[in-house]
Amino acid sequence: MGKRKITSTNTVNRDYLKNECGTMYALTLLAGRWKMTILHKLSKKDLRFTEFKLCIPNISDRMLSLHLKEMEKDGLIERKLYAEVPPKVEYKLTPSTRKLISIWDRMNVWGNNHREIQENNVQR
Amino acid sequence: MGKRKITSTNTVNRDYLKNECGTMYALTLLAGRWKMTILHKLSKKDLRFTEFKLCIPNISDRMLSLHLKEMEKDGLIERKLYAEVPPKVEYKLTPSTRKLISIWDRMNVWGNNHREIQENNVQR
DNA sequence: CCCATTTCTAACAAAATTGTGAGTTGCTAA
DNA sequence: TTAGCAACTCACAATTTTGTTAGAAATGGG
Repeated sequence: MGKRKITSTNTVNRDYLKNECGTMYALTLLAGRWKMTILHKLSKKDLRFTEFKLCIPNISDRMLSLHLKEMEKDGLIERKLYAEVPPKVEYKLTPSTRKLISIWDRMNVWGNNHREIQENNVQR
Repeated sequence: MGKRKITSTNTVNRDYLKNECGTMYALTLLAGRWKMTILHKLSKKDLRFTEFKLCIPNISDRMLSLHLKEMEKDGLIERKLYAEVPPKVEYKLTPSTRKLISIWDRMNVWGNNHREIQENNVQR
């Protein structure tokens, strides 16, 4: 997400839903093409900007940068800058975000299961 | 989502991610402004088209219709048409979707917790 | 015949997200 | 002095999602 027009019906609706309940709030933070992937990679290991680009082949500089910035603002990840040249920046999960992982495990099981059901239905 | 240009980088990336893991697949199905709300309402009670419009005040006919159609295709809900005039249609969750609800409970707890952390940070 | 009801659809417009390609900064090693 | 690296940023374009307004179809009641 870039800039939003805060008076648009679209944004008004989004904000309304975001405040409705915790689930919607969470999903709002996680929406964004590469955010889940970024978090997934970070759950294995802290990563630098260029490392992300290597392990997420199709992501562009711009999207990576945008997403990282938003996720930092949203308290999902932390940014650590080392005083080196050339610059070194490392990203890591926040403690709160680590707690999401066990939930994802269940979501993963559900997703794979549902996908199988869907594929069987389509074949008929 | 309406029609997609299947050759666009955007769609190629999306499809790639959708096949990556169950979590991403699940989130792809649930993305869409009102989908979670629709499912949440259905978790309480089966609903007709006009009933949705009453309990989700800001939703437009078009978005409701689009979402319902996609969710049916995705196996998230079922559509039951009664042979009456004027027409009567009832929507309900599929058994698979019901299993999501306990996961949402945890997501809800996480979301509310995370929101609190965030609000405290902003106040500093 | 005219109207009301219910479940949508169609055409169009606005806004948001995602992608592309090039450029920036600051230092250091050759 | 030129090149190179790491981590971005910028302007612009393409694509996708969301919203608005006006209907359509089928049928029973008055």
